[in-house]
Amino acid sequence: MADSSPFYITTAISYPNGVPHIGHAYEAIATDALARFQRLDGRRVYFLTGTDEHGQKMLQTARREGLSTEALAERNSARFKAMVETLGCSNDDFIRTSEERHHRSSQAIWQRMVDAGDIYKNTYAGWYSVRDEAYYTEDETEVRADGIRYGGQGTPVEWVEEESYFFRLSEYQDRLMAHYEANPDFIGPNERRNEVVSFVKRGLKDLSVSRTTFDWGIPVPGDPKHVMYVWVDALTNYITGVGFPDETSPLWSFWPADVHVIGKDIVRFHAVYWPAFLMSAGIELPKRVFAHGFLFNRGEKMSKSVGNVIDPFNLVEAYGLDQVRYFFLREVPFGQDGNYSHEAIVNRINADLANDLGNLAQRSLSMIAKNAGGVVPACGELSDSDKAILAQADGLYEIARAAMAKQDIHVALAAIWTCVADANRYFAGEAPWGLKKTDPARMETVLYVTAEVIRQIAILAQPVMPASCGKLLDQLAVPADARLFANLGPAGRLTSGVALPAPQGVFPRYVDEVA
RNA sequence: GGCGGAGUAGCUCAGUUGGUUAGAGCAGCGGAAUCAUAAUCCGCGUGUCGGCGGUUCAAAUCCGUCCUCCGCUACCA
Repeated sequence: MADSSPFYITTAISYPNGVPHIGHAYEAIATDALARFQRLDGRRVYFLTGTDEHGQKMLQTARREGLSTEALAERNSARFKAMVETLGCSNDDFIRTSEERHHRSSQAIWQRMVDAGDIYKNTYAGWYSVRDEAYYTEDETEVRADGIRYGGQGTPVEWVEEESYFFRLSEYQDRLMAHYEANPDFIGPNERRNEVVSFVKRGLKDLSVSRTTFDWGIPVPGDPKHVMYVWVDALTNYITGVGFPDETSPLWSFWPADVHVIGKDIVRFHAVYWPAFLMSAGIELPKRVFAHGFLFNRGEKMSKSVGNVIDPFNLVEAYGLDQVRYFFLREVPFGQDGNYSHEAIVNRINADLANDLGNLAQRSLSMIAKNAGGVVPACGELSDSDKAILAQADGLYEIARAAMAKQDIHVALAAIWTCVADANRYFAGEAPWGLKKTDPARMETVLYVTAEVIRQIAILAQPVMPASCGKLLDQLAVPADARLFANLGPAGRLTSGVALPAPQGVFPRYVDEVA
């Protein structure tokens, strides 16, 4: 039953031509929760995140700021790394595409694609959008009233005519389709899969994969006038991170990745180009690509001009790390777009964390402290209601596990919080405070059962709220080595008589400062 | 234009092999209780299940059509 096989999970690497925003934070938090879950479940986990530092946009931003590209990359990458740390992410590595190891890896995969006969040189002429890092055909563009030509995404394009290497993407249409067919879970959620399939079905054109107009990138092997198209280089980070091209590296056992967590805007790169590159290079394909949605501030897309850009550092500062992590993962169905607002965050913090879970812990633990000698209470014979709530808690693991395997983080949390609510109902129904005088043994049993349910909830919620759940488990005197999922269920029941520390609130209410 | 998703209580959403009075959470109102972070528990919803039409003994759930929103994609110019 215990599965200790490797589990490799990645975020997309962030493009550091600006500072981190809530979207980056969201992806990092969600991926971290998925990684932690598997770790607690006994898997050997490798979790990679990082920054994607090449490309023309970086060059332009650097010029505008009067910095070298290296200096800009250095400065901003550090911000992303700091964000990941601030968010409590458990990533095993933080990769930067400007690193030497990554240059080596990218050149190696390039060479493999050359050897496979999938790279050829030609002249490219077309409309190029720097902002989108994409070419458009003439009819995909339009000249607007301002006299500027815009591409399909509404960004300015310029005419580019250059020698370029091409990747024979057109040769991969059938193999990609066959792969989607044979691996229905390759792309999630389903809507995204449909989009990719219908895109590929329409036919694929060869992809321009090098540039000669600037040099901030990875040189093409044997033709250093060219640097690789930034996406070739960026996608390759996923294998660089586990040792490629050294396939004897111990890390290489993590490949293929179990899941690439990405935003829905870059599905095509991950679900079409990336697998095609890998097929060409003779490397196994990742098992799954999962695209999350976008976050909106009160229903509005964040933008600098609207002035509603939220800094992840400020968010953590204002509400607390675990609170922020819980909010985003519980409030937004993972894979769909979501909304956030001060009111929504406060509501979740107070309703779910302070009132439901925090108070459940506090009310039961303080009764234990005052009426059960401050040790794990004795557990007498179990009543039907005791058995029911214990069974519910014991069943949580399978539910959460099934949900997390599909990245349905919100489903796992919903199940756990249903149990929290039922535990409160159980506690109120059994009214241990009333048993204090009439039947102290029964009171102890009720307190024991409640504490045991909290133990399991705290263990299961660790991936989302590592620090807070750790504190909760401290309060239950659960040893550090007994906090794995293997300790869930009857096997790990609390031991009566174990001394408990004085109860202390773990989830404070959030109270607005009175204006 | 094509394809896909969505449109269900004030808010966020669940709910399709069609079948008892359409559900949950949050918010709101009333009550109970007092172990607890004024937290908890119980009770309270006359919702055209986007509109119209159809199939059926029976439709939120199937079919047709229309409207709105979102995504992917194409084309015209």
